[in-house]
Amino acid sequence: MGRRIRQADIALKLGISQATVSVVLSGRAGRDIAISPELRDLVLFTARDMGYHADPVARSLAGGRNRLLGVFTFEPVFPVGQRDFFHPFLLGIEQEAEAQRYDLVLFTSATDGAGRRSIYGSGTNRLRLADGGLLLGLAPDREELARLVREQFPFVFIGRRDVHGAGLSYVAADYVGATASLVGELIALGHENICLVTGTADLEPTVDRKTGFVRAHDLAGRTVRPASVWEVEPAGIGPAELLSRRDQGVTAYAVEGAADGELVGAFLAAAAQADLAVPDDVSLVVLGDVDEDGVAQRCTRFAVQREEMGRRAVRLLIDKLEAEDPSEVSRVTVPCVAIPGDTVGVRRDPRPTATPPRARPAVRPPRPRPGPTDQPAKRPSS
Amino acid sequence: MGRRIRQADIALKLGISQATVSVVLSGRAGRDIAISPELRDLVLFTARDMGYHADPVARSLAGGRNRLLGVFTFEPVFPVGQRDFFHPFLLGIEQEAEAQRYDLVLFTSATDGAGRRSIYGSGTNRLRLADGGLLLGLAPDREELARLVREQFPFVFIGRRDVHGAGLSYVAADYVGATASLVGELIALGHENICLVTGTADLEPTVDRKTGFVRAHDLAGRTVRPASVWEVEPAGIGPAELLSRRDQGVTAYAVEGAADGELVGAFLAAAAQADLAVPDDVSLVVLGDVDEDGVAQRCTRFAVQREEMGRRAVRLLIDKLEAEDPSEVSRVTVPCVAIPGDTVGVRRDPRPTATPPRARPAVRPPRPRPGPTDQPAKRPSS
DNA sequence: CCTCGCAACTCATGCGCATTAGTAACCGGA
DNA sequence: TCCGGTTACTAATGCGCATGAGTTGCGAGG
Repeated sequence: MGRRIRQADIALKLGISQATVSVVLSGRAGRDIAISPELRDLVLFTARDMGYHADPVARSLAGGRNRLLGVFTFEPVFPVGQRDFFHPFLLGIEQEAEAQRYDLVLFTSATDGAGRRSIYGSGTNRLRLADGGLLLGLAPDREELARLVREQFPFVFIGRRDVHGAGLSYVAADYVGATASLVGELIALGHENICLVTGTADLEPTVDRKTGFVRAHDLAGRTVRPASVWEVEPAGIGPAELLSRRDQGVTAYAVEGAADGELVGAFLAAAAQADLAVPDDVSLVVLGDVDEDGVAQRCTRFAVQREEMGRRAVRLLIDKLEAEDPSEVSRVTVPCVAIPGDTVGVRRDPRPTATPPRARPAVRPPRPRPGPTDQPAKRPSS
Repeated sequence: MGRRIRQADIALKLGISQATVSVVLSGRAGRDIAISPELRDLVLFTARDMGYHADPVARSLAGGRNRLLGVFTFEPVFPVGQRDFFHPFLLGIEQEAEAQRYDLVLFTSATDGAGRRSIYGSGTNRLRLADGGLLLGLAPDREELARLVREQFPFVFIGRRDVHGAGLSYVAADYVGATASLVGELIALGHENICLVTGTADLEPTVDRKTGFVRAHDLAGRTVRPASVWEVEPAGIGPAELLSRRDQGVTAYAVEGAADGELVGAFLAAAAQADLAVPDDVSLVVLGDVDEDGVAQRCTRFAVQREEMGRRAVRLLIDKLEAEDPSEVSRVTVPCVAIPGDTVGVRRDPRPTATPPRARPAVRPPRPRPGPTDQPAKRPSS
């Protein structure tokens, strides 16, 4: 009594071999391997009768599948706290997993010292407990990703991430296309001198925005001057900088947006201080997502379809698991959706510096937030 | 190329046996089994050098440990919506797990048809992927729990749950003591006819409140009349019922409280309609927890220390894992904390029915909620 | 009557690790 | 010289399952 029941127990009871039990229980009976329907049913019945439940560990080790997808986040999400940036991804993942009748396994790890989470942290790759993995989070150790690929572990990264020399499968938002589209709109409205404001990190999302920025100009037969790209920390955006750019002819800005809208907040604050009205004096498009109650509510912008990305990632992973060659690289790009706002207008030449300030209300940061300098570290944009 | 590295690979490279590698890597070298320090260091170095990482699956199958605790919730937690009832438990669990340098694995399962989640749902007990399990949630299939016990899987349930014939380990809130204490307060204030209002379900938390109610009376040398226990659905609490009880001499109520305060809300609404002021006409204690912005803000009540319970559960489980006999039953009771309110007063005899309504403000439900009839299904009280 | 072919199963092996019962080598004491 | 006792390591086995290569029995075709 007390021990759990194995296939061997069933086999013994029926006087057949463990292999037969395995074949029947894994549903290969009749199709792949011939088993008489009577025996098949008998085994099935006996298994149920004896209360058999497969051991997922043994199944994994023997190369079988458990219909289990591992989810690993490089950012803290466990236990899934308040709705944060990653929450919609998880929602989408769960939806699709449930639809596909896969179960999920969410991993936590004690952050390894400096608050970073690592897959291999504790000496073992726990992801292997699942059939495949879904990874997300901002700045994972790329070496870990590369190693996962090398070890042929089937996984999909959510968010574009290129790892040198490793064919990484991912689901990414189309930042390039969305940026090109918004910037194209500005160009169509007559803006000739547009400034791209991005963070200073060299992550893919930022690179993508630059690429889209250039593409929009290419399409319009323009060229981008180096001065048009402003890589800056939020604290570096002040009224003086904006006025100086105004004097150099800048009539529109495309500002990188992330979950917290740091850059956007800083920009709006600076514009208000410089008494530059949006969109009358400068037009503004925000390249990316914004928190629901965030700073850039009224901005013309685009949103990342996070739930959809989660769903697509699950499908991609399952396809991979069911493919002959799970090491094949697969990538999906999910379009962003445009969100209309009221921060874009036709180009209007700058007023001379001397003109007295008008009272026409500009878009301002909703609440007087703490200065940009107080802001915490960067937030993800996927 | 590309294959992951096994102990055998290290052994081969060093010209030693896999067993030696295993012994060294599991830290038994020198202590349990003699290995020369030089070889030990060499193995350690080579393992790191070759990028060895243990396979948790193989380790489990061979009976080893992975420092992994499984968490399974019978209610939907993944992804957790807004901060819900179970969130604090998870927080506590995570804290303690991190402190003990254990990792967590959170399982989701596609709800099996009727929205119920089940451990054995998908034909395999996925919990086995971890070294042990923490289970929580309202109304699990008791048979599943019993089976887990039978199969000697080490786990701890959070919340008291007795399963017939199975020695279940759990961490529970002391509903009995907390109830006895609050009701004892009422008695001390002169109340002689106190009514216990509970839900109709026969779950342990409800039973515990009844027990505590009786105990308080015992301690005071009183006996509880059957009429003093009112098992009722929220919809069944109306002004007429309260007035009738008032006429029978009831001067105080002890109402079972759960996360959503359904019963409490219904009671307060009915009291307001019946023009019974709290605490002037009737005293009220709430037996249990209340949502932060819930209905019973000002009520005299007690709270369950959910985070603490989570922490204790982790410790209990780890103890169990490290014990010789993991099948030993272990139980912990965590006291509740009293929360003062303004709904309790000394006994005052009821006014005659004919007295005109006064304007003295009673405690009322903060917002005019939808009638109790519209409320969704019951919510957990652990 | 002797194959051939197919249906119905079984044998044997391995997944990567932990563990128990060894064995071989060496050393000191009598 | 022989022996008991260490020290340092290895052989072998099993965990529970999946899987590919058999093996057996039997009816049909030549």
